[in-house]
Amino acid sequence: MPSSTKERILDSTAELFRRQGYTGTGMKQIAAEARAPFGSVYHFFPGGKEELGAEVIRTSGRMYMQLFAVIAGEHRDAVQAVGAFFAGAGQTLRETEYADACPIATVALEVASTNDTLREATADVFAQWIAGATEYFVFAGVERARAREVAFAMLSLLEGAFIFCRAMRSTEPMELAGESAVALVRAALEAS
Amino acid sequence: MPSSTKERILDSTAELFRRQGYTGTGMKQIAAEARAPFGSVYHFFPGGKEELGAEVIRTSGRMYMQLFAVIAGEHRDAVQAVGAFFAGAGQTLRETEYADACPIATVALEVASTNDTLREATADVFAQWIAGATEYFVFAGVERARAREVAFAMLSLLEGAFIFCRAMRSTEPMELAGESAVALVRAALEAS
DNA sequence: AAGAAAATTGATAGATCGTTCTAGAGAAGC
DNA sequence: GCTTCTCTAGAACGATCTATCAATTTTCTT
Repeated sequence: MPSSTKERILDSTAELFRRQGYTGTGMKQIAAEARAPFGSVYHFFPGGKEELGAEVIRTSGRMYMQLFAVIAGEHRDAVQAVGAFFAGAGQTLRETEYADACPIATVALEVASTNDTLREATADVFAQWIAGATEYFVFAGVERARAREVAFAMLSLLEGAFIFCRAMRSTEPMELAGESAVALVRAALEAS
Repeated sequence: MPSSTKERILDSTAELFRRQGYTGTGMKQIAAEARAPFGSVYHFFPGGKEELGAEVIRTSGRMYMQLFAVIAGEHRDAVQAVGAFFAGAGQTLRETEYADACPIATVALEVASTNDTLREATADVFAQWIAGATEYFVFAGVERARAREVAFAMLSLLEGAFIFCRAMRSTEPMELAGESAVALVRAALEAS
């Protein structure tokens, strides 16, 4: 599996975006990190940094949704799945020195008021996450409107906890957010 | 009240950080926005961008905590106060075209893995927010450990909802997060 | 009023940014 | 063999970045 140059560029960019954000990451640094010739970056992404950024956002978003799907498939009920999802997020944070959190949150905040193309890319990803999580809770037996509320709550808790964990270098926020998320899911299931 | 040059620099920097983040904001732009001579920026902040950033983070953090205190003082019980806090956040987002959200979240994510001085500044601010909110819920009658959990949940919901609202250009995430926060506070109060 | 000290200022420096461009290497098709 | 296309490679460009510093203005002291 000799990972193609384009794949290496996408992977490296995704990692650099997570750690340094969009404006904090340079094209030269991307080429160096991916061990790719500088010219190749513009060969594969003629649209430059913006095109590369948009593709990284969308592919990262897809991968993260698959991660939730995998964890959901490993657990019988929604309460356990959500608990495991937060526990996994906390563990990943610890293992990566609080670098690997949400793949696109930093970029999303950076570009929200400065670059409409990239803002739309992040909005599309988020909309898909919400839709996917909503369907999951509907399938688990929660009424649709309530399921959407729980989906937003779960993902908001997750994103917010990422911010606190990375800043404070502690997984306590993620653990407590996980408990709150579990409580909300349980209440929603009992209401139906 | 002829707002001093230093104050204007701090205010303008805070606003630019909210909209563009730390790396996305230049010293030249700060001077221009504050209508301050460029040299004055380095006169008042000899430590350069890092010193200016640290001071902006700490003053913005203080101001945002005061905002919560004001809203808390305007409402009798905690449930109503939390509801009003989220409603106010949503209204501000709409009024500012989704620019004025958390004053330091963008910077916090940007610097978490790249600048330990600024990371510590954001961590200090967050710790004070959590401590303040915890005391508030304790005073409202929630058992201490539970109060800390609710404080983390409320602020995580808020921060996460900010991300979604800004990206999706909608206040729906904030409204739903507010409902979830209210539900969590109500449950905590009933448990005691 | 005069001179010293402090505060303020914008031009400038050196590095790095995203991007463009030309040139060459290697494989596939005719 | 020759052409064509994809990919590699890095030099060069103008703009912009953070930071410095000598010059100027303002304030204070005598």
